[in-house]
Amino acid sequence: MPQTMTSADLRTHNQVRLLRAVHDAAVPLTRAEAARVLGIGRNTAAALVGELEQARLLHEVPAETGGRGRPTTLLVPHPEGPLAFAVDFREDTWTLASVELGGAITELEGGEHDRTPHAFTEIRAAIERHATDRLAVVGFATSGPIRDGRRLHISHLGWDEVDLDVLIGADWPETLVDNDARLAGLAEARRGALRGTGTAMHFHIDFDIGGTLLLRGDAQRGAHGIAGEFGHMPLTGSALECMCGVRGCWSLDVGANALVRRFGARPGYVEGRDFAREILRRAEDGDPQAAAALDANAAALGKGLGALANALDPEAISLSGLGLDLIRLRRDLIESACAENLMAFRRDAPPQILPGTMGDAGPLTGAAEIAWDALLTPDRVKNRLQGA
Amino acid sequence: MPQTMTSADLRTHNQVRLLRAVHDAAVPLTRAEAARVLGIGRNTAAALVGELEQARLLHEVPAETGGRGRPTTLLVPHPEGPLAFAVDFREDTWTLASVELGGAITELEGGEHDRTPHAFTEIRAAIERHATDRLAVVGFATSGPIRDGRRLHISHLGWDEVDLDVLIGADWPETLVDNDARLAGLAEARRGALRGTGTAMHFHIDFDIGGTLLLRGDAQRGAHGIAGEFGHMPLTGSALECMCGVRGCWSLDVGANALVRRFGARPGYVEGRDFAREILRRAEDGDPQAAAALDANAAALGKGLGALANALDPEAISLSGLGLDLIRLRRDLIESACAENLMAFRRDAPPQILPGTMGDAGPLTGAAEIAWDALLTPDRVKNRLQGA
DNA sequence: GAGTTTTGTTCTCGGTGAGAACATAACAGG
DNA sequence: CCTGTTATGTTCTCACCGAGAACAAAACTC
Repeated sequence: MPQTMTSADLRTHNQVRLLRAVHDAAVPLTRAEAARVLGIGRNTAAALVGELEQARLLHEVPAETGGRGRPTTLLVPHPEGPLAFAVDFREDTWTLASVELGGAITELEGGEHDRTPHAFTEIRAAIERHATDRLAVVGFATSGPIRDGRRLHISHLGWDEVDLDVLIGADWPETLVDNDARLAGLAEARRGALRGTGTAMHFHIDFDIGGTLLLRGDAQRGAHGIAGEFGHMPLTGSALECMCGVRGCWSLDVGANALVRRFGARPGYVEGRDFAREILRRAEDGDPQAAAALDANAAALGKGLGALANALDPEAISLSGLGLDLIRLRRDLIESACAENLMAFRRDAPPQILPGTMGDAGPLTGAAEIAWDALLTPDRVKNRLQGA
Repeated sequence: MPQTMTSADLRTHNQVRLLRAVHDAAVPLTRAEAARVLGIGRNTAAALVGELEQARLLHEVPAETGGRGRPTTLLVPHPEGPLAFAVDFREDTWTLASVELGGAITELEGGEHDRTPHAFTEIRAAIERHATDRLAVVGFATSGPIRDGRRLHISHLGWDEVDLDVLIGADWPETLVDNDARLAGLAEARRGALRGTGTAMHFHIDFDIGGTLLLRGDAQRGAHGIAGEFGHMPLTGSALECMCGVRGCWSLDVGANALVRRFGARPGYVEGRDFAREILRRAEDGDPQAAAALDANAAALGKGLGALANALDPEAISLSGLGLDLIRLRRDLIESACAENLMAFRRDAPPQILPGTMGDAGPLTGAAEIAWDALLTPDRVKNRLQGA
């Protein structure tokens, strides 16, 4: 049975709600606003905030006075409060950032890596360089799925079920790992195009398609943490065999590989990605062969989205990576292909197809979110309050 | 912001947890067990139960003494407590039942109907006949999707977006409606094969395939309440056009229609269903043509399940309707087709494919669950406590 | 029949948020 | 410049809640 509730837990519960409101707010909240939002009295709000200030979780600064009424204070992250670090580990680069309550990101360091697990040692060293006693949790975005929270698979790097318990050993700070596509979706749901949605989906289109189902702002992980491989459903009737071991995957018709294959080139790493960008450029310039490849790509994307909408009924779908280009260049085609594959009775309310607004920062932002999710729990907050 | 919490709400919160524990328990709980399960003291449990007894929500009866220790009491539904009615509205029959806290079902009445919306009037009359002041909420299972909680679409009956606000007017008791496939899945998750799962799926296979994604025992509804049309994803590469208006739906290869089509017959209502059963019988008797049709059906089922498992990573998948027969007759074929379409790296942990255990009672049981979900909310319970 | 075990009951206590009353600091208008 | 208005902060009382300890009660065991 979850969530035991004693009258003391109540305080913590409301303090977590308060911190969550501050963290999620688009603009800083005043203390009075926070009280209204939470539905608590001004007196209670004062007490809650007071304790949180003691615990160095919140800081009050005078709010510039806007209209009538006694001036109030703005609730901001405490200057000595806990920080989350976020890591975006890509196929050949990494980025380390520090993120405070509310989501403000400060990039700390980044670099290239040698595409071996040694990269984790480098990152660990970078974390060490920047860590202070304020560092509380690290969120880590990888470019491959993680099974059972432990086995990392990055096919483009040839990493086959690498053991994360080895790469991220006991000497690391507490670290939460998830894959980039899911975290990018989480970022859109929390701070981007999908903000406020109940049921939504996000897809990151690169060599293939990864994504996530987002319910009430939470990314779904599945039983083994490897939900989201939508690109490996046979949604477009391809007859090709996929690297994943299945025939006919959606990803064979959408993404960089699909664009490149159209030109008879063998889909490869890096060059493949650059070539795909080149094809998009040529299509923009009117090259008919490139345009045809782009059309096919967009149509296959829309077709798959329609199929998924039938099954999961999202109110909105956001895209990142090549998806941004596809929306920019072929929105109509995507939408018409989507509509064509929607069950007829739902065509008058198709899912919105939105460009993601997080840009390249999606995985990093999502990593920060899971780190802060871990900090904004009753247990953590209670411990921190007692420690003060 | 949800769930305001005052110290008075705390009492209600814990009482709801207590009622939920009683409702969800497989066997009746004693008061002492309930205290342990909820993590509260015996004194608190006594107080909570006492008030709930006053409110006629729980009743205490002496527990037969099992071992040492002072005898305790069993927590059972109050004999004058609220009841949920559950309706299973099928294509040509309906069933009305009464369901008490804990889920015990008493069938009240049933009958055939004329396949027009007039059926709702009949059902309304039956509810009227059996209603007492104990009736609190009606849960209603339909055989078609409901859009935006209001527009009911049952293609086999030719009902095209019938307005539920008209069929279930203000003179009805509070009524919650959802479709049968989703409710059958909910029933499996709460009281059947999927009990205790975190991520699971259920599919009901009849003429086509409807289903639901179940997360922590809750069925997902989507943005417009029409999630679950997994049968209308192009998972098996069919080239046929589907009644839904899309080409290539999974349902064209799995279910009664698919079986019948194999024999050159035109998929129709009733006869089609009977014919499908006949084909299964013949396949069991060794008819090679029937066996081939069954094989194709099972393989297509497995293929789709594999694709969905890639995307959603369920730990278990339960089936009802024809799915039960398919598991019984061709489990190996389903599982091998599923494995073949699982990404290679996840083949060592395929989703369990389970026969649903609710039998025909799935939709009715699920309807009872949504009705009781509505009753076991803080607001309801608080009102009831204050009323007493 | 005495000891053990489990649960029920009673009482006190610290903690929690609500609510009312009052204080305070800005602005607006004459 | 002064007064009234408005929104917020502050203080105090109060009802309520669950924890915990101490004790009572009812079964079983040996």
